[in-house]
Amino acid sequence: MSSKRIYHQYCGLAAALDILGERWTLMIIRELLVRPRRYGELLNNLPGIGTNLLAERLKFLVDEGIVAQVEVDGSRRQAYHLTETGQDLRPIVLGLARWGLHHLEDYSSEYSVRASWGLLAVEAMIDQDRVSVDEQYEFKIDDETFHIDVSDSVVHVIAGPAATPSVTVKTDAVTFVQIGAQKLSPLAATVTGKLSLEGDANAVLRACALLGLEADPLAAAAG
Amino acid sequence: MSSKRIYHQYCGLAAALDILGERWTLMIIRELLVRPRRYGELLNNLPGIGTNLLAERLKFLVDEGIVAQVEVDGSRRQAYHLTETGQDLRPIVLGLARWGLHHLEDYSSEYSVRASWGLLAVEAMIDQDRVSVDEQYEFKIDDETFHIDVSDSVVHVIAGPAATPSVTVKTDAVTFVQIGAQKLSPLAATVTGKLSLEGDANAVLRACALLGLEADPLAAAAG
DNA sequence: CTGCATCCGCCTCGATACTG
DNA sequence: CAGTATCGAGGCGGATGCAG
Repeated sequence: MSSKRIYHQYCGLAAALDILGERWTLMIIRELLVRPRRYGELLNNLPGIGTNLLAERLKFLVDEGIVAQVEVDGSRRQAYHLTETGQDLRPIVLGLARWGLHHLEDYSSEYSVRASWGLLAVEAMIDQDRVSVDEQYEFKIDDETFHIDVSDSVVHVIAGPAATPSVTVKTDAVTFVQIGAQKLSPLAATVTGKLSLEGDANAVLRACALLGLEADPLAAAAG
Repeated sequence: MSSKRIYHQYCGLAAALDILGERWTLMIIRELLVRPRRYGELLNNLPGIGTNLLAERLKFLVDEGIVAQVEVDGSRRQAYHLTETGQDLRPIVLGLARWGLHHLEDYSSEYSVRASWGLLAVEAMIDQDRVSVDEQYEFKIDDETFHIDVSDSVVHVIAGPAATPSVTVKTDAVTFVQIGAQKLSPLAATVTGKLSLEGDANAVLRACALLGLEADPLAAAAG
């Protein structure tokens, strides 16, 4: 009956995978790391998942104390969000995403892409050891706007526009992920008109360095 | 046909899970993070895996460049070991193991345990920000011996005995994991004879602090 | 005996239909 | 919009077979 498939090993990794290891589970958590989501949003951002599976996974994650439901501002609509325990998974999911970026194949139309994944891609790419001056870099990826804030040598990725951005990056989601996966250089994307960079040239170089990208001088000059 | 179940998303996490997300895959990698393993060792340390699945997973991981086969010293016996790309997964697997340790249930006999998992548990528990003096702590868990080496404020976990250990810990695998999961305090394990601590009392306290354990004065006094 | 391959029953998964 | 119910397809687990 309720014989869920678990590993039966007294080991931290086995315990983690007993909770997170099934198909779609970490993808759901990825979605909730960006922001709280409604059921329909999750369905839309996870093409291929069965509606029953999504409901079952959410119920399980709520039982495990990783996800909770909240009322959305007065209406009776509900949304799912990560508890503190769930937020603890952020560095793990970002680590997996960074590792996986290097294994992405060339883009083809059979892939689906969402702009909001760019936010997590940026977080995954950031090299905390390469912080230089305090400033902000704004990203407009399709309809999503967010920014990197460097203050007192601490880096944060924050939803919404920046107050005083040194650089503003504008592109589409596919181009952005291709750059993150090193399939496309910022220079190549700029000259083909897929990417626009506005702001101080040196700030562009610092942003590239922070994200581990080729600090291409020509890409900066194009801004 | 060869329609492997993948996510079809242009995203780093999806790419990572397309490779690592299937059942048993990360458990195999955990085994290879401890040391290179022969096929039979893997079968023995992964109770419940089908022999066909293990063979299939290994073949896939070799194709992906994460695992490679090596000749074991002259004999024609082969062993599997992680490539550099595979070793890059160490912080991720350790992060999952650390997260999962907090979700372990009480031990029961239906769990299997292996002493070698203690080595990874130690690595997962280490808090790099709590390094104090340079010294070595030796662990003898069942038939496995390894040690933590702190040199110039850098921590390494190394197989085999320590040259000059400040502390020697001796216990069984179940007790060790229970302590790591905070189900059992070092003190309680010591007074019941499950754990023996030899060495300088203050070094024991430093070792506990490094591993994020209650620095229990009585446990140190019992050494 | 080790290192796999083959076969088969079962359970998870994915798609569609259906309900409040 | 937010799920629940149902059912075919395929991944998984265990037993068995077989070659070096």
